[in-house]
Amino acid sequence: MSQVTRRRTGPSKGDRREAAILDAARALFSERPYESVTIDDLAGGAGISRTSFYFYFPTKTAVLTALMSHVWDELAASHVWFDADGPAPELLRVQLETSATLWRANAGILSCAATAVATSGELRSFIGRIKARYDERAAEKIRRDQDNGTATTAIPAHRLAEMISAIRDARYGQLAGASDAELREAVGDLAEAIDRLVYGRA
Amino acid sequence: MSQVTRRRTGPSKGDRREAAILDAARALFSERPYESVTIDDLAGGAGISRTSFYFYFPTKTAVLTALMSHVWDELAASHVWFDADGPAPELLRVQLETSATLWRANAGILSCAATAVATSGELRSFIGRIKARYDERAAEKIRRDQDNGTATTAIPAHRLAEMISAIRDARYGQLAGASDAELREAVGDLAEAIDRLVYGRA
DNA sequence: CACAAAACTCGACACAGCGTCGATGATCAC
DNA sequence: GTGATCATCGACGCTGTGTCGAGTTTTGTG
Repeated sequence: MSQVTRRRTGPSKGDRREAAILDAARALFSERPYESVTIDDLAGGAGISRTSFYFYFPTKTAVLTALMSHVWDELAASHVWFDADGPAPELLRVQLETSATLWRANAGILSCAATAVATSGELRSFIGRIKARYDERAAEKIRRDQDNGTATTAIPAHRLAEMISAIRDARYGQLAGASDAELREAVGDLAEAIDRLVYGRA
Repeated sequence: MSQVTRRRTGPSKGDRREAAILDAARALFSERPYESVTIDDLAGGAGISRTSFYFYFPTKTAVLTALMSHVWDELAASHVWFDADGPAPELLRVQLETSATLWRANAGILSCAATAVATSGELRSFIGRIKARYDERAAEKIRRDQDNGTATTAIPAHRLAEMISAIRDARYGQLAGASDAELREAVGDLAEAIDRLVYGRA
């Protein structure tokens, strides 16, 4: 009990500022297009001057990268279908539904990231790694099912995984502000497309 | 014969300058990332000062839009499959092959355009219209085949058309500097994917 | 071929956003 | 309380964009 009375240090001022910048970024990137948000806006939103921003982050994209990394962690937890064998339609639906919900909740950040990869090599390689890891997990699942004979496709597993990613990105990219019904519709379309691509006609 | 000796006026100086800007742009956009090309580069490449550039085009993206419009005209001529009924695998292959070749030949411009839509509303809406028209043609073909019973998909035709576009963009986006073999591979993968999505297992 | 209108050119200017530097103020550890 | 580290900010310089207006060149027409 010797330490009980001692006030815990808690997060330092700097930590709180950094969090404030991230909060401001989350808000701004959610409601405005990426390029229209300046470093000045970010700093202002966190209650510091533009120059002070540089004490915490080297660039605007570094902030976005931090945000993306958090979103990705959440997303990565939803990949239950990848661990199953065969079509596993219920698990596929679950995976698609949770990821779609996450996508919708973070639509602003994700679309800013899609924009910013064009300009920032740092973010591009970060997202490249994320996607590669995702595609690799999907490809492994497909390869497994090709081996056990459930998957009927002649397309190489990694190409097919890329295709599925492309469809998902395109469809989920329209999810900003979508209703639950629209979300379920997107999930249904995606589930059918994946089933057809990997396992052939139902 | 009265006019024979009279020198034809030909394109005015301004027309030639405009063409020179477009030529310079084609070259620069083909070998450098979009944002790294400045208006100064474009003007310099056409042999005029930066300010004179503005006499011909209001923005950098206006030049890219002009370039894209030309590429699109070529691309639009390759859509033979859309006019056929049923799977028509040979026509599908022809369409995919010509469009893949065109894509590879204009890879620089197309990837610059993909970059620039993020920043330019003008280009975004131009490309939006282009894509919408393409998707509409694809959707009509799918709808026709749903009506005549060859297409088995339950996915709404326009959604399916969007998916096909997404796959095509993703796959052809890797085609810069690809060999003929790689190109054929891409076409094969795409053909199978489309066949599976629309008509079910072969 | 003269000459006015139009087509075209460019230097000077103003501006937005980024990034650096160094001087200064706040905080913490002992 | 004091030295070291943490944090803040104003001043500065840079790059790229876009406008203005004063010039020059080209072109059609009499």
